[in-house]
Amino acid sequence: MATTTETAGSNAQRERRRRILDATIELADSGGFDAVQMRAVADNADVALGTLYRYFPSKIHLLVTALGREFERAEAQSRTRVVPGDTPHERVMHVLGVTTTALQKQPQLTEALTRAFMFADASVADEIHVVGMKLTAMLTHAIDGTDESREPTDEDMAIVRVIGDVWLSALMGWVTGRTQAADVTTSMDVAVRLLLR
Amino acid sequence: MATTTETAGSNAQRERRRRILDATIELADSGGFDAVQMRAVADNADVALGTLYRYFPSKIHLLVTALGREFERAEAQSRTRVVPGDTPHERVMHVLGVTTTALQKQPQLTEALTRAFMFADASVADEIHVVGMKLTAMLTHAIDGTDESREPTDEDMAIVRVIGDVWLSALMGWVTGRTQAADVTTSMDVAVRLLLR
DNA sequence: TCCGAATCTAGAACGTGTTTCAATCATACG
DNA sequence: CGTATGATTGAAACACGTTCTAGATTCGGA
Repeated sequence: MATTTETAGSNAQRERRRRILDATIELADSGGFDAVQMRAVADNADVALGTLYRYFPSKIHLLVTALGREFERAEAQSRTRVVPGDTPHERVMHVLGVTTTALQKQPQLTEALTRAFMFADASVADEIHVVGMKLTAMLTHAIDGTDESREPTDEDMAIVRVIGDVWLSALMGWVTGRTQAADVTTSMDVAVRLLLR
Repeated sequence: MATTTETAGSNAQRERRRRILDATIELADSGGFDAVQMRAVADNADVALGTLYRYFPSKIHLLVTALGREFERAEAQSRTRVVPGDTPHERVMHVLGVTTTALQKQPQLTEALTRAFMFADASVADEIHVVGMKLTAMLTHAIDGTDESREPTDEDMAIVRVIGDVWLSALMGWVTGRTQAADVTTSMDVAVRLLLR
Protein backbone atom coordinates (compact mmCIF):
# COMPACT_ATOMS: atom_id res chain seq x y z
CA MET A 1 0.00 0.00 0.00
CA ALA A 2 1.27 3.44 -0.86
CA THR A 3 2.21 5.55 2.13
CA THR A 4 -0.53 8.06 2.78
CA THR A 5 -0.04 11.47 4.29
CA GLU A 6 -1.03 10.10 7.68
CA THR A 7 1.64 7.46 7.81
CA ALA A 8 4.50 9.15 5.96
CA GLY A 9 7.64 10.42 7.64
CA SER A 10 9.46 9.54 10.79
CA ASN A 11 7.87 8.79 14.11
CA ALA A 12 8.66 12.28 15.30
CA GLN A 13 6.95 13.70 12.25
CA ARG A 14 3.82 11.62 12.72
CA GLU A 15 3.78 12.72 16.33
CA ARG A 16 4.06 16.38 15.33
CA ARG A 17 1.26 15.97 12.85
CA ARG A 18 -0.97 14.37 15.46
CA ARG A 19 -0.20 17.08 18.02
CA ILE A 20 -1.04 19.76 15.46
CA LEU A 21 -4.42 18.22 14.62
CA ASP A 22 -5.17 17.63 18.30
CA ALA A 23 -4.42 21.26 19.11
CA THR A 24 -6.58 22.34 16.19
CA ILE A 25 -9.59 20.36 17.40
CA GLU A 26 -9.14 21.55 20.95
CA LEU A 27 -8.96 25.21 19.97
CA ALA A 28 -11.87 24.85 17.56
CA ASP A 29 -13.96 23.14 20.21
CA SER A 30 -13.30 25.87 22.74
CA GLY A 31 -13.68 28.95 20.59
CA GLY A 32 -14.70 28.12 17.04
CA PHE A 33 -13.14 29.23 13.77
CA ASP A 34 -11.69 32.47 15.13
CA ALA A 35 -10.01 30.71 18.04
CA VAL A 36 -8.05 28.48 15.70
CA GLN A 37 -5.20 30.94 15.30
CA MET A 38 -2.11 29.63 13.62
CA ARG A 39 0.23 30.98 16.32
CA ALA A 40 -1.93 29.38 19.01
CA VAL A 41 -2.05 26.05 17.19
CA ALA A 42 1.72 26.09 16.81
CA ASP A 43 2.22 26.95 20.48
CA ASN A 44 -0.21 24.30 21.74
CA ALA A 45 1.31 21.68 19.47
CA ASP A 46 4.86 22.65 20.51
CA VAL A 47 6.05 23.37 17.01
CA ALA A 48 7.28 26.55 15.38
CA LEU A 49 4.95 28.53 13.17
CA GLY A 50 7.03 27.73 10.12
CA THR A 51 6.76 24.03 10.87
CA LEU A 52 2.99 24.25 11.13
CA TYR A 53 2.95 25.78 7.65
CA ARG A 54 5.21 23.08 6.35
CA TYR A 55 2.69 20.47 7.46
CA PHE A 56 -0.46 22.35 6.44
CA PRO A 57 -0.19 25.10 3.84
CA SER A 58 -3.10 27.10 5.22
CA LYS A 59 -5.60 27.35 8.05
CA ILE A 60 -8.26 25.94 5.73
CA HIS A 61 -6.18 22.87 4.89
CA LEU A 62 -5.60 22.37 8.57
CA LEU A 63 -9.26 22.52 9.51
CA VAL A 64 -10.54 20.46 6.60
CA THR A 65 -7.97 17.79 7.37
CA ALA A 66 -9.16 17.80 10.97
CA LEU A 67 -12.74 17.50 9.71
CA GLY A 68 -11.73 14.47 7.66
CA ARG A 69 -10.27 12.83 10.75
CA GLU A 70 -13.46 13.43 12.72
CA PHE A 71 -15.63 12.12 9.90
CA GLU A 72 -13.44 9.07 9.64
CA ARG A 73 -14.10 8.37 13.30
CA ALA A 74 -17.86 8.93 12.99
CA GLU A 75 -18.24 6.79 9.91
CA ALA A 76 -16.21 3.94 11.38
CA GLN A 77 -18.50 3.92 14.38
CA SER A 78 -21.67 4.07 12.28
CA ARG A 79 -20.47 1.21 10.13
CA THR A 80 -20.61 -1.17 13.08
CA ARG A 81 -24.31 -0.72 13.73
CA VAL A 82 -27.56 -1.50 11.99
CA VAL A 83 -29.52 1.66 11.29
CA PRO A 84 -32.93 1.38 12.99
CA GLY A 85 -36.10 2.19 11.07
CA ASP A 86 -38.53 0.39 8.77
CA THR A 87 -38.39 2.71 5.78
CA PRO A 88 -35.59 4.55 3.98
CA HIS A 89 -37.11 7.79 5.22
CA GLU A 90 -36.95 6.66 8.85
CA ARG A 91 -33.45 5.29 8.53
CA VAL A 92 -32.05 8.36 6.77
CA MET A 93 -33.68 10.64 9.31
CA HIS A 94 -32.21 8.55 12.08
CA VAL A 95 -28.68 8.94 10.74
CA LEU A 96 -29.17 12.64 10.16
CA GLY A 97 -30.72 13.05 13.60
CA VAL A 98 -27.90 11.29 15.39
CA THR A 99 -25.28 13.25 13.49
CA THR A 100 -27.01 16.57 13.96
CA THR A 101 -27.40 15.93 17.68
CA ALA A 102 -23.70 15.16 17.94
CA LEU A 103 -22.82 18.36 16.11
CA GLN A 104 -25.07 20.41 18.36
CA LYS A 105 -23.18 19.19 21.39
CA GLN A 106 -20.01 20.81 20.07
CA PRO A 107 -21.30 23.93 18.37
CA GLN A 108 -17.97 25.74 18.29
CA LEU A 109 -16.20 22.79 16.75
CA THR A 110 -18.98 22.41 14.20
CA GLU A 111 -18.78 26.09 13.35
CA ALA A 112 -15.04 25.96 12.80
CA LEU A 113 -15.08 22.85 10.64
CA THR A 114 -18.14 23.84 8.61
CA ARG A 115 -16.79 27.29 7.87
CA ALA A 116 -13.51 25.83 6.73
CA PHE A 117 -15.34 23.36 4.52
CA MET A 118 -17.37 26.14 2.93
CA PHE A 119 -14.33 28.28 2.32
CA ALA A 120 -12.13 25.55 0.88
CA ASP A 121 -10.98 26.04 -2.69
CA ALA A 122 -9.66 23.66 -5.33
CA SER A 123 -6.37 23.10 -3.53
CA VAL A 124 -8.29 21.25 -0.82
CA ALA A 125 -10.27 19.12 -3.27
CA ASP A 126 -8.76 15.84 -2.06
CA GLU A 127 -9.65 16.36 1.58
CA ILE A 128 -13.11 17.57 0.57
CA HIS A 129 -13.63 14.47 -1.52
CA VAL A 130 -12.82 12.23 1.45
CA VAL A 131 -15.50 13.92 3.51
CA GLY A 132 -18.05 13.68 0.72
CA MET A 133 -17.41 9.96 0.26
CA LYS A 134 -17.88 9.24 3.94
CA LEU A 135 -21.18 11.12 4.07
CA THR A 136 -22.38 9.37 0.94
CA ALA A 137 -21.45 6.00 2.41
CA MET A 138 -23.39 6.68 5.61
CA LEU A 139 -26.50 7.82 3.80
CA THR A 140 -26.65 5.10 1.15
CA HIS A 141 -26.16 2.56 3.91
CA ALA A 142 -29.16 4.09 5.65
CA ILE A 143 -31.30 4.05 2.52
CA ASP A 144 -30.55 0.43 1.75
CA GLY A 145 -31.02 -0.73 5.34
CA THR A 146 -30.12 -4.30 6.23
CA ASP A 147 -30.20 -5.44 2.62
CA GLU A 148 -26.45 -5.59 2.29
CA SER A 149 -26.61 -7.10 -1.17
CA ARG A 150 -28.53 -4.24 -2.74
CA GLU A 151 -26.38 -1.96 -4.83
CA PRO A 152 -27.26 1.74 -4.52
CA THR A 153 -29.01 2.82 -7.70
CA ASP A 154 -28.20 5.97 -9.64
CA GLU A 155 -31.36 7.42 -8.19
CA ASP A 156 -30.15 6.62 -4.67
CA MET A 157 -26.90 8.40 -5.36
CA ALA A 158 -28.68 11.43 -6.77
CA ILE A 159 -30.96 11.61 -3.76
CA VAL A 160 -28.02 11.31 -1.40
CA ARG A 161 -26.27 14.17 -3.11
CA VAL A 162 -29.29 16.41 -2.84
CA ILE A 163 -29.68 15.52 0.83
CA GLY A 164 -26.04 16.37 1.37
CA ASP A 165 -26.53 19.75 -0.28
CA VAL A 166 -29.54 20.57 1.85
CA TRP A 167 -27.67 19.46 4.93
CA LEU A 168 -24.73 21.71 4.15
CA SER A 169 -27.03 24.68 3.59
CA ALA A 170 -28.85 24.01 6.84
CA LEU A 171 -25.60 23.68 8.73
CA MET A 172 -24.39 26.89 7.16
CA GLY A 173 -27.46 28.72 8.40
CA TRP A 174 -27.01 27.31 11.85
CA VAL A 175 -23.26 27.86 12.31
CA THR A 176 -23.58 31.42 11.06
CA GLY A 177 -26.30 32.07 13.62
CA ARG A 178 -29.01 32.76 11.07
CA THR A 179 -31.22 29.82 12.07
CA GLN A 180 -31.85 27.71 15.15
CA ALA A 181 -30.48 24.24 15.74
CA ALA A 182 -33.97 22.76 15.46
CA ASP A 183 -34.32 24.28 11.98
CA VAL A 184 -31.60 21.95 10.77
CA THR A 185 -33.68 18.93 11.67
CA THR A 186 -36.81 20.49 10.20
CA SER A 187 -35.09 21.25 6.92
CA MET A 188 -33.76 17.75 6.66
CA ASP A 189 -37.13 16.25 7.42
CA VAL A 190 -38.83 18.26 4.70
CA ALA A 191 -36.15 17.48 2.14
CA VAL A 192 -36.11 13.78 2.94
CA ARG A 193 -39.89 13.62 2.75
CA LEU A 194 -39.85 15.24 -0.68
CA LEU A 195 -37.08 13.01 -1.97
CA LEU A 196 -37.90 9.61 -0.51
CA ARG A 197 -41.52 9.10 -1.45
CA MET B 1 -43.36 54.74 3.25
CA ALA B 2 -40.56 54.43 5.75
CA THR B 3 -37.22 55.57 4.44
CA THR B 4 -35.14 52.53 3.65
CA THR B 5 -31.40 52.37 3.81
CA GLU B 6 -31.21 53.04 0.07
CA THR B 7 -33.07 56.33 0.21
CA ALA B 8 -31.99 57.69 3.58
CA GLY B 9 -29.65 60.63 4.00
CA SER B 10 -28.70 63.58 1.89
CA ASN B 11 -28.08 63.49 -1.82
CA ALA B 12 -24.35 63.47 -1.19
CA GLN B 13 -24.75 60.49 1.08
CA ARG B 14 -26.83 58.56 -1.42
CA GLU B 15 -24.19 59.34 -4.02
CA ARG B 16 -21.41 58.09 -1.76
CA ARG B 17 -23.31 54.91 -1.08
CA ARG B 18 -23.84 54.31 -4.78
CA ARG B 19 -20.19 54.99 -5.58
CA ILE B 20 -19.13 52.53 -2.89
CA LEU B 21 -21.37 49.75 -4.23
CA ASP B 22 -20.30 50.49 -7.81
CA ALA B 23 -16.65 50.27 -6.85
CA THR B 24 -17.35 47.04 -5.01
CA ILE B 25 -18.98 45.42 -8.03
CA GLU B 26 -16.24 46.61 -10.34
CA LEU B 27 -13.46 45.25 -8.15
CA ALA B 28 -15.32 42.00 -7.57
CA ASP B 29 -15.91 41.59 -11.29
CA SER B 30 -12.27 42.13 -12.11
CA GLY B 31 -10.60 40.07 -9.40
CA GLY B 32 -13.11 38.26 -7.22
CA PHE B 33 -13.39 38.18 -3.45
CA ASP B 34 -9.72 38.88 -2.78
CA ALA B 35 -9.68 41.90 -5.05
CA VAL B 36 -12.41 43.58 -3.05
CA GLN B 37 -10.02 45.17 -0.59
CA MET B 38 -11.46 47.78 1.68
CA ARG B 39 -8.72 50.31 0.95
CA ALA B 40 -9.20 49.80 -2.78
CA VAL B 41 -12.98 50.17 -2.50
CA ALA B 42 -12.55 53.38 -0.53
CA ASP B 43 -10.04 54.76 -3.04
CA ASN B 44 -12.14 53.88 -6.08
CA ALA B 45 -15.26 55.31 -4.48
CA ASP B 46 -13.42 58.49 -3.45
CA VAL B 47 -14.22 58.16 0.23
CA ALA B 48 -12.00 57.68 3.25
CA LEU B 49 -11.60 54.25 4.75
CA GLY B 50 -13.40 55.37 7.90
CA THR B 51 -16.34 56.54 5.84
CA LEU B 52 -16.57 53.23 4.06
CA TYR B 53 -16.81 51.54 7.44
CA ARG B 54 -19.45 54.01 8.53
CA TYR B 55 -21.61 52.95 5.59
CA PHE B 56 -20.87 49.23 5.73
CA PRO B 57 -19.60 47.72 8.96
CA SER B 58 -17.64 44.94 7.26
CA LYS B 59 -16.50 43.60 3.93
CA ILE B 60 -19.18 40.92 4.18
CA HIS B 61 -21.97 43.48 4.72
CA LEU B 62 -20.65 45.37 1.75
CA LEU B 63 -20.62 42.39 -0.58
CA VAL B 64 -23.94 40.96 0.54
CA THR B 65 -25.57 44.36 0.08
CA ALA B 66 -24.10 44.51 -3.41
CA LEU B 67 -25.47 41.04 -4.05
CA GLY B 68 -28.91 42.24 -2.97
CA ARG B 69 -28.72 45.10 -5.46
CA GLU B 70 -27.78 42.71 -8.28
CA PHE B 71 -30.55 40.31 -7.34
CA GLU B 72 -33.01 43.17 -7.24
CA ARG B 73 -32.07 44.04 -10.80
CA ALA B 74 -32.33 40.43 -11.99
CA GLU B 75 -35.66 39.80 -10.33
CA ALA B 76 -37.18 43.02 -11.64
CA GLN B 77 -36.22 42.02 -15.15
CA SER B 78 -37.55 38.49 -14.75
CA ARG B 79 -40.84 39.82 -13.40
CA THR B 80 -41.62 41.48 -16.71
CA ARG B 81 -41.52 38.28 -18.73
CA VAL B 82 -43.51 35.12 -18.97
CA VAL B 83 -41.37 32.11 -18.18
CA PRO B 84 -41.37 29.77 -21.17
CA GLY B 85 -42.07 26.07 -20.71
CA ASP B 86 -45.06 23.77 -20.48
CA THR B 87 -44.34 22.14 -17.13
CA PRO B 88 -43.07 23.39 -13.78
CA HIS B 89 -39.92 21.37 -14.38
CA GLU B 90 -39.24 23.08 -17.70
CA ARG B 91 -40.01 26.52 -16.36
CA VAL B 92 -37.88 26.15 -13.24
CA MET B 93 -35.00 24.79 -15.27
CA HIS B 94 -35.37 27.71 -17.65
CA VAL B 95 -35.04 30.24 -14.84
CA LEU B 96 -32.12 28.38 -13.31
CA GLY B 97 -30.48 28.00 -16.70
CA VAL B 98 -30.75 31.67 -17.54
CA THR B 99 -29.45 32.68 -14.14
CA THR B 100 -26.60 30.20 -14.16
CA THR B 101 -25.55 31.31 -17.64
CA ALA B 102 -25.50 34.91 -16.48
CA LEU B 103 -23.38 34.00 -13.47
CA GLN B 104 -20.92 32.09 -15.62
CA LYS B 105 -20.30 35.17 -17.71
CA GLN B 106 -18.98 36.97 -14.63
CA PRO B 107 -17.22 34.23 -12.72
CA GLN B 108 -15.15 36.55 -10.54
CA LEU B 109 -18.15 38.58 -9.53
CA THR B 110 -20.07 35.41 -8.78
CA GLU B 111 -17.22 34.09 -6.70
CA ALA B 112 -16.99 37.24 -4.64
CA LEU B 113 -20.71 37.50 -3.96
CA THR B 114 -21.24 33.80 -3.29
CA ARG B 115 -18.33 33.62 -0.87
CA ALA B 116 -19.64 36.63 1.01
CA PHE B 117 -23.10 35.09 1.17
CA MET B 118 -21.70 31.85 2.55
CA PHE B 119 -19.60 33.62 5.14
CA ALA B 120 -22.28 36.00 6.36
CA ASP B 121 -23.26 35.66 9.99
CA ALA B 122 -26.34 36.72 11.95
CA SER B 123 -25.52 40.43 11.72
CA VAL B 124 -26.21 40.25 7.99
CA ALA B 125 -29.50 38.39 8.40
CA ASP B 126 -31.59 41.23 6.94
CA GLU B 127 -29.62 41.46 3.71
CA ILE B 128 -29.58 37.67 3.44
CA HIS B 129 -33.33 37.57 3.85
CA VAL B 130 -33.80 40.03 1.00
CA VAL B 131 -31.81 37.78 -1.31
CA GLY B 132 -33.70 34.69 -0.20
CA MET B 133 -37.06 36.35 -0.84
CA LYS B 134 -36.10 37.38 -4.36
CA LEU B 135 -34.92 33.91 -5.25
CA THR B 136 -38.07 32.39 -3.79
CA ALA B 137 -40.20 34.82 -5.76
CA MET B 138 -38.49 33.96 -9.02
CA LEU B 139 -38.80 30.22 -8.49
CA THR B 140 -42.40 30.13 -7.28
CA HIS B 141 -43.29 32.32 -10.22
CA ALA B 142 -41.67 29.75 -12.48
CA ILE B 143 -43.47 26.82 -10.84
CA ASP B 144 -46.86 28.47 -11.10
CA GLY B 145 -46.33 29.67 -14.67
CA THR B 146 -48.92 31.96 -16.18
CA ASP B 147 -51.54 31.05 -13.63
CA GLU B 148 -51.23 34.33 -11.73
CA SER B 149 -54.11 33.51 -9.43
CA ARG B 150 -52.61 30.35 -8.04
CA GLU B 151 -51.17 30.78 -4.56
CA PRO B 152 -47.96 28.85 -3.96
CA THR B 153 -48.72 25.89 -1.73
CA ASP B 154 -46.68 24.90 1.32
CA GLU B 155 -45.29 22.12 -0.80
CA ASP B 156 -44.21 24.61 -3.46
CA MET B 157 -42.40 26.65 -0.84
CA ALA B 158 -40.68 23.60 0.58
CA ILE B 159 -39.55 22.53 -2.88
CA VAL B 160 -38.27 25.99 -3.64
CA ARG B 161 -36.22 26.02 -0.46
CA VAL B 162 -34.63 22.69 -1.28
CA ILE B 163 -33.84 23.89 -4.79
CA GLY B 164 -32.24 26.98 -3.33
CA ASP B 165 -30.09 24.85 -1.04
CA VAL B 166 -28.92 22.64 -3.87
CA TRP B 167 -28.21 25.69 -5.96
CA LEU B 168 -26.09 27.25 -3.26
CA SER B 169 -24.11 24.06 -2.79
CA ALA B 170 -23.56 23.74 -6.52
CA LEU B 171 -22.45 27.35 -6.77
CA MET B 172 -20.14 26.82 -3.83
CA GLY B 173 -18.48 23.91 -5.60
CA TRP B 174 -18.09 25.95 -8.73
CA VAL B 175 -16.81 29.23 -7.27
CA THR B 176 -14.28 27.35 -5.16
CA GLY B 177 -13.00 25.61 -8.27
CA ARG B 178 -13.95 22.12 -7.16
CA THR B 179 -16.46 21.49 -9.95
CA GLN B 180 -17.05 22.65 -13.51
CA ALA B 181 -19.64 25.20 -14.57
CA ALA B 182 -21.64 22.54 -16.36
CA ASP B 183 -21.92 20.57 -13.13
CA VAL B 184 -24.05 23.33 -11.70
CA THR B 185 -26.65 22.82 -14.40
CA THR B 186 -26.46 19.05 -14.03
CA SER B 187 -26.98 19.23 -10.29
CA MET B 188 -29.94 21.49 -10.68
CA ASP B 189 -31.48 19.28 -13.32
CA VAL B 190 -31.22 16.21 -11.12
CA ALA B 191 -32.61 17.98 -8.09
CA VAL B 192 -35.50 19.51 -9.99
CA ARG B 193 -36.36 16.19 -11.56
CA LEU B 194 -36.46 14.53 -8.15
CA LEU B 195 -38.54 17.28 -6.60
CA LEU B 196 -41.00 18.18 -9.33
CA ARG B 197 -42.50 14.86 -10.34
C1' DT C 1 -25.65 84.19 9.13
C1' DC C 2 -23.71 81.65 12.86
C1' DC C 3 -23.10 77.69 15.90
C1' DG C 4 -23.05 73.07 17.49
C1' DA C 5 -23.38 68.46 16.02
C1' DA C 6 -22.70 65.18 12.80
C1' DT C 7 -19.91 63.66 9.13
C1' DC C 8 -15.78 63.15 6.49
C1' DT C 9 -10.76 62.79 5.84
C1' DA C 10 -5.97 61.24 6.25
C1' DG C 11 -3.33 58.42 8.43
C1' DA C 12 -1.53 55.63 12.13
C1' DA C 13 -2.08 51.46 14.51
C1' DC C 14 -3.52 46.70 15.75
C1' DG C 15 -4.60 41.60 14.96
C1' DT C 16 -4.09 37.55 12.50
C1' DG C 17 -2.91 34.70 8.26
C1' DT C 18 1.10 34.07 5.66
C1' DT C 19 6.01 34.45 4.08
C1' DT C 20 10.80 34.67 4.75
C1' DC C 21 15.40 33.95 6.66
C1' DA C 22 19.42 32.89 9.35
C1' DA C 23 20.77 29.75 12.76
C1' DT C 24 20.37 25.30 14.90
C1' DC C 25 19.25 20.47 15.02
C1' DA C 26 18.46 15.64 13.27
C1' DT C 27 19.32 12.12 10.18
C1' DA C 28 21.33 9.26 6.75
C1' DC C 29 25.21 8.17 4.27
C1' DG C 30 30.34 7.88 3.21
C1' DC D 1 32.88 9.07 13.36
C1' DG D 2 32.26 13.47 10.01
C1' DT D 3 29.60 15.73 6.93
C1' DA D 4 25.89 17.02 3.75
C1' DT D 5 21.14 17.46 3.39
C1' DG D 6 16.94 18.49 4.95
C1' DA D 7 13.85 19.70 8.94
C1' DT D 8 12.96 22.72 12.76
C1' DT D 9 13.23 26.89 15.28
C1' DG D 10 12.67 31.77 16.57
C1' DA D 11 11.80 35.97 15.01
C1' DA D 12 10.98 39.51 11.89
C1' DA D 13 8.23 41.24 8.22
C1' DC D 14 4.28 41.77 5.14
C1' DA D 15 -0.87 42.03 3.72
C1' DC D 16 -5.33 43.15 4.56
C1' DG D 17 -9.54 43.66 7.61
C1' DT D 18 -10.62 46.56 11.19
C1' DT D 19 -10.31 50.31 14.75
C1' DC D 20 -9.04 54.70 16.38
C1' DT D 21 -7.85 59.67 16.48
C1' DA D 22 -7.33 64.48 15.48
C1' DG D 23 -8.48 67.86 12.55
C1' DA D 24 -11.35 69.68 8.51
C1' DT D 25 -15.84 70.00 6.40
C1' DT D 26 -20.78 69.94 5.95
C1' DC D 27 -25.37 70.46 7.49
C1' DG D 28 -29.55 71.74 9.99
C1' DG D 29 -31.63 74.77 13.15
C1' DA D 30 -31.75 79.25 15.98
